[in-house]
Amino acid sequence: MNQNITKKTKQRLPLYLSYLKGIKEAGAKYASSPDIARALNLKEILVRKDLASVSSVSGRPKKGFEIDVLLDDIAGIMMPGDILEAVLVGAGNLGSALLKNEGLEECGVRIVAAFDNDPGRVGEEIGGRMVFDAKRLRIFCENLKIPIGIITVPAVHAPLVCEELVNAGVGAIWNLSGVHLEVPGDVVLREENLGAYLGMLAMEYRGK
Amino acid sequence: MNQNITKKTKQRLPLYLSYLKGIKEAGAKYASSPDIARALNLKEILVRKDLASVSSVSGRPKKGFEIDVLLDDIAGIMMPGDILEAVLVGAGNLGSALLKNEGLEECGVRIVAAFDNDPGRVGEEIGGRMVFDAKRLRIFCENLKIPIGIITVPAVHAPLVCEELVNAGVGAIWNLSGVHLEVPGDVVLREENLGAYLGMLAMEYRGK
DNA sequence: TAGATTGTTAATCGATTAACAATC
DNA sequence: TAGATTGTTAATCGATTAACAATC
Repeated sequence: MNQNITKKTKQRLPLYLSYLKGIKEAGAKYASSPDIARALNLKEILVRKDLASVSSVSGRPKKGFEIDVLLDDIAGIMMPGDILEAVLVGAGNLGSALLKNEGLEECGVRIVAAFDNDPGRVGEEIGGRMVFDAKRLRIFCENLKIPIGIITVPAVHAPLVCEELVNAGVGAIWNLSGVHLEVPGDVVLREENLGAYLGMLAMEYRGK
Repeated sequence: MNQNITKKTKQRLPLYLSYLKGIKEAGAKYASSPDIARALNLKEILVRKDLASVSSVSGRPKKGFEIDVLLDDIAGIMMPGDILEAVLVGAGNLGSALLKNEGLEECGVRIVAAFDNDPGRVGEEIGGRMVFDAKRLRIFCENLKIPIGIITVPAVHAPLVCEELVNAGVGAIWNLSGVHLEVPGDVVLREENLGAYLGMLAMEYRGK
């Protein structure tokens, strides 16, 4: 049934994943579209469509989908095989939160080292990863051919860090500094502006 | 020009706001759709449409929109006067990062207090806000009629905190715990799954 | 003027929803 | 069988993109 999984469907995958894991732990074997829809506040037909595009196996009328298979299919789409290595720059509160967040690895990325320019932080271990002097960032990335850089430094420092990462050959950058960065066309950039996200929630609330 | 501002447009407003404030500080007077689009990674025509529906004044061909006017218009739509008050639950690394992030207030939301169940944190002051005992969360929200709750506790505790917030009458919840939450239909919920976002970046990188 | 940017109308695209026959 | 749930095809809806004349 697989094929053309839309972006929106992909975005709902984590929802399905966490729900399915939950009810599996509770002992369930099958999940039907109406069940899932009810639990997740989605329309039944939407879930049906999503599952049809995601599942490798047809659902069974009257019962629904086998949870184990569905979980495998979803996980397979969310992370294809190998894990990508990443460095994190900026071991402050936000950086530390990510280093300690075990959920990240489930998505196919592993942070292998952190960097900071604060001597007080260098040498520390956070979430099992060492914090190195930011001066060594470039050499480190070059030598280990790190593909992903995560920027959690304060806004003022972000552009410089970004440049450093690009020069070190990193191919994808996740920018959480809240400031907009520019990168060469061949570098993938994803920016999260947490303030803006909170603002969006507020807008939605006000619109009700 | 103002009329039907679509939901999606409204959701992008915080993006525009933060960008415009940034370049205003840098001394800019006008902003054009192509400029904004480039900086925010949006299509130029999309921005043009958004601004046309948002701006009270026509843009000037060749120059663009006067930033001050645009900021006023956007702010006017985003916050009809008041700032929404929020409580933050979970004063760990992620929570602390938000409390210290001054960018949040620009989006029409003010965090007025933090809560935590760790006695070591209770009584501390982070980013100018007090950390209260989580036991007092409900009373606090009820008394002050707090409209927004921010969840930055570990995944395991999130559902309970969510329930508590809903019971306390909070109308909108920003969930950064990484676990999916369920709320009554009249409560607005926005969930950021940072792991999933990083995963999306990885997917995009892999696809290149 | 020439060129960049605007606003508007129409076309396209993608996602959601509806309808319905097929299946266990 | 009767009823619930499936997969698929078509209709609807909303948002984005394209095209282009108007403007400074």
